Parts: sequence; structure tokens; C-alpha cells
Amino acid sequence: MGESLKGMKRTHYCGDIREADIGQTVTVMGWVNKRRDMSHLFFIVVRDRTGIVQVVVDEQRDAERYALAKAIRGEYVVAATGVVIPRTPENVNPDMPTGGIEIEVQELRVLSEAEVPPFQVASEDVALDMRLKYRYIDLRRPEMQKIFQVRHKTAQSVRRYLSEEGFLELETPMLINSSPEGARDYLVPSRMHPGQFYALPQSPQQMKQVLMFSGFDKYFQIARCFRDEDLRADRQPEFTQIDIEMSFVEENDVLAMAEGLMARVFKDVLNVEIPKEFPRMTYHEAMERFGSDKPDTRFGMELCDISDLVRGCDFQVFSSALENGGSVRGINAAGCSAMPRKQIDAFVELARTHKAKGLAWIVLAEDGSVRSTLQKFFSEEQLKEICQKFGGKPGDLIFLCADTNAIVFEALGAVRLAAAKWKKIIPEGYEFLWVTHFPLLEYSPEDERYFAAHHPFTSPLEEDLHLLEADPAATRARAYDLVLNGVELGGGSIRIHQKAMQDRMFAALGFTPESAEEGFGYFLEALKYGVPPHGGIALGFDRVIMLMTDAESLREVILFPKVKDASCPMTHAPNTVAPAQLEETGIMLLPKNSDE
RNA sequence: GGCCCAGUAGCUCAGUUGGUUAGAGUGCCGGCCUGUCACGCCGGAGGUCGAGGGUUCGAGCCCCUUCUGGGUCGCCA
Repeated sequence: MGESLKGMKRTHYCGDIREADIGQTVTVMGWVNKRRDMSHLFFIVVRDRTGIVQVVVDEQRDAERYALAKAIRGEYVVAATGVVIPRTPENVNPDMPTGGIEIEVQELRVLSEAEVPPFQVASEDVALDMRLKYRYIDLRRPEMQKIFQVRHKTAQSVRRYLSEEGFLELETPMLINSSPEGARDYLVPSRMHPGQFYALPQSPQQMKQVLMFSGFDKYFQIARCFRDEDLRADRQPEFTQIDIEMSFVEENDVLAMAEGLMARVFKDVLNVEIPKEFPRMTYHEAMERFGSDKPDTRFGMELCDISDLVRGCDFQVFSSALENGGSVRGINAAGCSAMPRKQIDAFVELARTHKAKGLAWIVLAEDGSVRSTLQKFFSEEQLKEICQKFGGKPGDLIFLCADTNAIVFEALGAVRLAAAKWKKIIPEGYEFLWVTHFPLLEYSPEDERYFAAHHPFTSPLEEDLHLLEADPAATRARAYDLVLNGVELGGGSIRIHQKAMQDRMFAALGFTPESAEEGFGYFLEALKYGVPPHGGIALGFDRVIMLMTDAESLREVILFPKVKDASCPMTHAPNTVAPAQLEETGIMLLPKNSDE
């Protein structure tokens, strides 16, 4: 059962009590973290969100409370009143912030009994599905409590900084129109308009631009966003972003603001100083050097182009890649020559999952000898010449990949990261980076048209405007991404603010004036009535928290995350609804298994 | 939709080439202990080896199917 409070009031959080409180009568309330029955002497460790404190019940002093304590079990919710007393020196627990004191019980009340929990709150290794099914228990763990305190502090810090910088926090609607471009929308049926649907926003993109049209000048929102796509460790269907938009600005203004924001957050929350300005790198340079548009620049192993060195060689894979306009590139996994063959094969396999046909390698053994998959095609001199290009020394291991540039970059980018992790050479710390000058458009062979790489409101680079129709793929955008330790924290752009330019952009994307009107009519009309130059950025709030708390997955920093099939293991959402609800919204379900 | 990995006690895991009654730690229940703090000691309960089928004298182990979870590619303007 469990009693009510009956007027009992909490005076202290468990984790806050210190030697300074000795002599005071305090009341704590929380969960029974641990009970230790010494017979005639009973210790109860009470836990709340701040920490734990030890309550002592002595049979000789208080037989009634002692009898009550005997029946207490783990995760019972209790209230305890007592005097804070010092511990004798030999009984001090230095591993506990409250280890210098304890509470000598005067009043003890069981507020709620608890069944034996499916796993122990104190246990560190419990399988993820278990934790998510009983997330309310999982969240009691101190590590989890800490993550969500960081999350709270970060949100507060963001609000303070942006408010001080003159931004208004404004809320945009959750029920909006489905948008023809981009990710799949979550759809919401409308009872008032049977057969019609709202969509949940993938981001407040269009709305925040409209706010600029309206003269709000500087806006931010910690906004929930929805994308009905497959999940990953770093991707949830429902996530939060720090959404920011500013008027009368160019790239430097947005970047400087974001740098200030990050500096403030890291100082406020982690007390970490980060640089006032972040290095910048073009997309082109990031791909050439790191094989990634979100490079982890905390370590080297940069890509190196050896196409010229192997042009016309007998090795079919290399020569045909070069004939087809591709390249041969590689990385030097310095100091990895002792990598077991099995591990090397795993890297070859990794490259294959990234569409490479394979991966050649050259081992520069400590004794100066050379071993390679290429021995049949290249002399030892030629192999050494290749290694020289990488600055290879005895003890190094060089991976080579030949294919189209896109595949070479992606495969080597992945191998580079995996090799650095294997060699454990990635240093601690926070390394921010701006990646700029992204391509404006990407060609989709299936749809036989171009898609906006960022979104269709992104402004092309002025000097590339002449390319928009002539060579769409070569057109660069006024778009930038913020990268931290190889994780894309977010991105943004300077937007199109002229109607004519926006029309040109939609034309480049293959929209007719009519289809553009159908998909974005109100927005195109709004562009006619006076629009300031504007731009902004959106930062993945969950990802920021993940990096700040060193969490392994986005799921760790989201209270009730969805799992692989986008369902919630705790609530079992999504669920079926009553036929009447379907009828009201004009929805008829197809019979199951009707799709063959 | 493709590929890879995992599923054995409440939890975390071990389980040899296919061979006796499937183990450990922890938790749980009972007993003892007046200074524990990962308390200790003694005893006990607890298993459809994810499910279904197959091979075999014999399957936790081998094969097939399927379910669940994780990772990844596609996808994510």
C-alpha cells in the first residue's frame, strides 16, 4: 500500500546534505536505492534526482521504526525525517558526496511499495530494449538524470544567449501542409476536411522565413521536427532542433552568431572554453582531404590522390576507374602494419558496404619489407613509390580505393574513421568546423531530375548563378554545415529573397510554374510583398546534447525514444484506432496483405 | 526492401567436436550478524535454451523457416 504525506514536507534533496547541515532536522523523500540489514541496525540509502543519502535506523533507539524498516524493499518510495549526524572517521564513505554524514531516523514513512523491478537501477549493463520498455525505471539512474539536467541547462543557455542577442522565441504551427520536396511527412487526418491531411513539420523552414517577411528580424525556436524515414543510431523520427533565422544578414553574420551560441552553451553547461571562431573548409576541400562532408578533423589520415602515379598500370581495377573519369586514392593508416589480416578484411568489407568494389592495401612492415594485394601488378619499387606519396614509413598500412570520385570518397572516408577508431588515435576534446559552399543541386538518376541538396529556398552562390541552367550540378550554394568531431550538428543557408530567383530555382528543380504554385503557392505569393535578405541555421539539439554528455546514441538523450521500426517500446505507439475515428476522418483501411 | 550481429534464470552472461541432472555473477525469498556502504556468512526458489519445423540413437549447439532487438546500406530536400 503506502501512506499519504499527511502534512510531511521535504526540506532537503538527498544529494545536497553536507557536514554544514549537522544538527539540523531534515526530511528527505525518494526511492530506496539500497537497504542493508545488519540485524538490530538498518541502513536505508535514499535516492532522488540529486543523489543519495544514508538513513540509519537503530533498533535500540527506535524499535518501532526498525520493525518498519525491515519490511522496506528496493524502489519503495519513502519519506524520512531525522537529525543529520556526523559519521565517525572510520565510517566516512569518501566515494559519496554525502558520505561524511547520515540521517538518524525519527520518522519513517512508506509512501509507496514497489514490486521487484525488472532490472536493478544501480546496474550499468542492461540491454537497451529492456531499458526502453521500462524507461521510467531506466530514467531513475543517475547517468540518465544527469543527461536530462544537461539538456535542461542547455535549453536555458540557448534561450538566454539568443534573447540577449535580440532574438524572439516564437512558436510556429505543428499542423501544416505536406511539402512535395524532402523527407516523408507524418500525416494527420482532418475531421473537418475528410480526405484531407495536415503534415507535421520536418522543420519550421518555410514558417520561419515567413516570419522574416513579417519583420520579426531575428527569431529562434527550440522546435520539434518530424520525419517519417527509417531510423539510425543518430536519427529519430521525432527530434528537436534549435531553429534560428535572421534578416539583413550574410553568411558571416549567421556563422558568428552560431559560434557565439556554441561558446556560451559549452561554457554555461560544461564550463569548457571553445574557440571564438571555428575553422572553415569548403565542401570540395572536405571531400578531397577527408572523404566526408562532415569530417572529424581531430586526426590526420587524410586522403591522397595517386591517380597520376598509377595511370596506365596493368591493374584492371585501377586503370578502368581512371578511364571512366574516376580516381585512385588512399589513406595511410600510420602505425597499423600489425593489423591482423582478419581486421584488414573487415575494412575491405566496410568499403564494400559503401559501394566500393574493394580495397587494396600495402603493409609496410617494421623490418622494411612490403606486403600487398598489388604485388602481382606492381614491382616493389613501384609500391614503395606509392607509399612515398603517403609519407609511408615502416609500420604503416596503406589502403587504396579506385572508383568514381563519389564512391572513393565515401569508402575511404568510412575506412579512415574506422581505422582511427581501431588504432585509438582520436583525441578527446571538441573540434568544431564549418563546411561551406555545398553543391546547390544533386541529380537523381531515378527521377531524372535535380533535387535541392539542402532545400529549394537556398540561395545559389552569386558567382555561380550563370551555371544554374548550364551546369546545375556545378552550382554551389550559400549553404553551410556546422560539424563537431565528425558529427553534423546542423546546417543552414542564406535564403532566396527575390521572387524571380525563387522561380528560377523551382524551374531548375523541374517544377512548372503551375506545380510550383500548387506546392508552394502561398510562399511564392508572400515573396512578392517585400522580403528582406535573410538566412539562418538549424542545430540538432539532441545531437548537441549527445556530444556534450558523451552519449553513444541519440536514444540516450531523448526521454522516450522510438526504436528501429519507429514504435515506442514503452507505450507501444503507434496503435490502431476505433472504426468511428476512421470514419470521421474519411479514412478506409486497405485489407491486410493486399499489396501483392 | 538488402546485408551483418545477437536472442540461454528477473537482469548481465558462460556453455568444449552434438553426449549424464544446462552453469556463474547479480537480483529475489528465508536465516544469522549493532557500523554497513557493491556489507558479509549460511540456505532456498528460479529455465518452453525466442518460436516452429528438420537432421540424429541423442540438439542449447547442425540445417530451414519465422519472430524480436541492435547495426548498416537504400532512404533521410
